[in-house]
Amino acid sequence: MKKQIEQLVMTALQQLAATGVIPQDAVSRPKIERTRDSKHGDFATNAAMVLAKAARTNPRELAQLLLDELPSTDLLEHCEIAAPGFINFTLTSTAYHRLIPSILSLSHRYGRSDLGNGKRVQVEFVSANPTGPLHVGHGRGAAYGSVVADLLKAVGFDVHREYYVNDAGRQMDILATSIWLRYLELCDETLTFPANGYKGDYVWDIAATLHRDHGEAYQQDALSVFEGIEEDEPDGGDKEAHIDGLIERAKQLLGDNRYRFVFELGLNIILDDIRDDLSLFGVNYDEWYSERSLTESGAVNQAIERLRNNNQLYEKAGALWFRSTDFGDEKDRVVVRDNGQTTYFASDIAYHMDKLERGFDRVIDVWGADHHGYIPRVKAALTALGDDTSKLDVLLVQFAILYRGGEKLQMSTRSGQFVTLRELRKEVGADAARFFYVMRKCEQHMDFDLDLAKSQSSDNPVYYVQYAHARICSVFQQAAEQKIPFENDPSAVDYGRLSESHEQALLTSLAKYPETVESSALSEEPHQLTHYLRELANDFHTYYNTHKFLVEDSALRDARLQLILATRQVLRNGLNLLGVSAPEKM
RNA sequence: GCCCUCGUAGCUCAGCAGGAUAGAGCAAUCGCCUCCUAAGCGAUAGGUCACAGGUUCGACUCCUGUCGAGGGCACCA
Repeated sequence: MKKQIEQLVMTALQQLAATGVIPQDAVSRPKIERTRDSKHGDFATNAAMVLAKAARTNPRELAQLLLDELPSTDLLEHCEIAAPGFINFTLTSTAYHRLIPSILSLSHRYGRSDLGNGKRVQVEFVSANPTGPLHVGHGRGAAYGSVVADLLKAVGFDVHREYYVNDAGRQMDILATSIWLRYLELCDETLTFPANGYKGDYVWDIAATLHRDHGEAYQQDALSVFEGIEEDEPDGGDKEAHIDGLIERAKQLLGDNRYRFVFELGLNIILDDIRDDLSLFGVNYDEWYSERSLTESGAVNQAIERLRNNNQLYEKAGALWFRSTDFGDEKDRVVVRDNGQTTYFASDIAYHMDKLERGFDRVIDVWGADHHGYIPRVKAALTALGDDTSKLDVLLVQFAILYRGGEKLQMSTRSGQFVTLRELRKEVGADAARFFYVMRKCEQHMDFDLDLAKSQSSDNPVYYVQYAHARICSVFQQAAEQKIPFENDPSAVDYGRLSESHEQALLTSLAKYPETVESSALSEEPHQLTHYLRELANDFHTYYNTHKFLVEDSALRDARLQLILATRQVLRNGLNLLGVSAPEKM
């Protein structure tokens, strides 16, 4: 509907430009807004106010000229000029009545568009290190990323979802070593577990698997493992050096093959768990991209060579540095360490280079807010390589701060003290968790009150919206049970019977759906959709409480039933975009 | 110290590229089920949009500064 008004105003503007009232270059897509107050009609535009200066006239006069050029249409009941120069448009009731059969025939396609024109967009999200199960902090990125991807797809983009698997690097070595040490304990070795090791129960589980399947084949004397290793932190040593020493010792005592086996075992078990977890959360990927594959394919070295050829690298203190300060970063960054290992940053350069080379028109990274310092250096690298950084958008998701019993919870994968996404899902359900996560702007710090989310009370708006859907289903259930007939063809119904203000309110909300989806998608703000659905559900509940649908008057009954069928369709479409189910019964 | 994000009702948050009297939900008070699911609806009350300047026809929205909250500033990933 908004689109249609926009077209009309655009035509009028072009007319004005053609007759020289306003300069040709002042013509642009007019801003059409929903009015806040129904006294001002359905839509309003400030076009006359914006263009008054260029036209060397006052806004009200220009508004009148614009109205004179407006093409005739049966959409508009009337148009009027208000206060400082707004033009208010009031739609005809037939414009609204046409909406119902239109929604019902479009069905699940209502709200979708081809705005994106099939442009290829990659959305990378979650990408948590496979060193432990996902926790509730990752949940927000998962819900947000997948909904953004769905929204973009709904408005016509060709979306590719990707998870970047950090399957190389020191953190993974720490995990492998942690598993091995727990395994040694299962072999009845006595040892003090390193302060910096992964202490979660899942490490015991993986160790137990190793022990069950391979007996003592990986056993070593604990004394020989710890002999000569630097002291751990509480004992006056350095915990980082301690764990690094243990990693080296593990590699040395187990040998390449056996070490690799433990490493892979941990990686695969955890990655499977993450995959399973996300899939049960309704989050699926087109691709799981391995960091290690970048090293193995030579892509990392290639990226470094490209930087070297562009004269962006220099050596200092045995390490190879990238001049990121030349491109706005705070300081230069190491790409190859003095021990010859490439850094995580080097992989990331290669990864982003690869993303752009794969031909995406747009690349979206959804990162935790703690990575924000990382953006300038990635963009710096891409600029240095001569790539187009405007194709890259980084969306930062703030952490969810967890509360339980009014108290803040601290989380750390390392210490094993965390609430997993799996636990959250089991306690509050995937529907509530997803809706809850996506209800807030991503850059907004979020308080996630576990007790509240678990309470399953009406505080949680997901139930409110789902309930509206279930209620509509129930009405048709009743109609069937009581054998109440109704017209099945939406275009054969007289919508002139819908004269109640509640019905008009509902129709207006239904008309807003495509605008909401478009706006949510283009601004990457799923919360707009959750707020919309809440309002739509509210319109329905109000209507439900005031008027009966299964009335004696069959023409009125038909009109009302088609209206709530259309409402059900929109509720379904919206919930579906959020990855939340639309139950028929509650 | 520098850099991000945020600061709107008692609490949790909206406010759509600045636009017409600041909006919801919880919580509070008061009403509504012989009637399609009360996981619902209605009503009342509650705000100097952190503070101070600036930009203009007009600022919660843009700019600057101050104060406050969270996060980030590794040869970690």
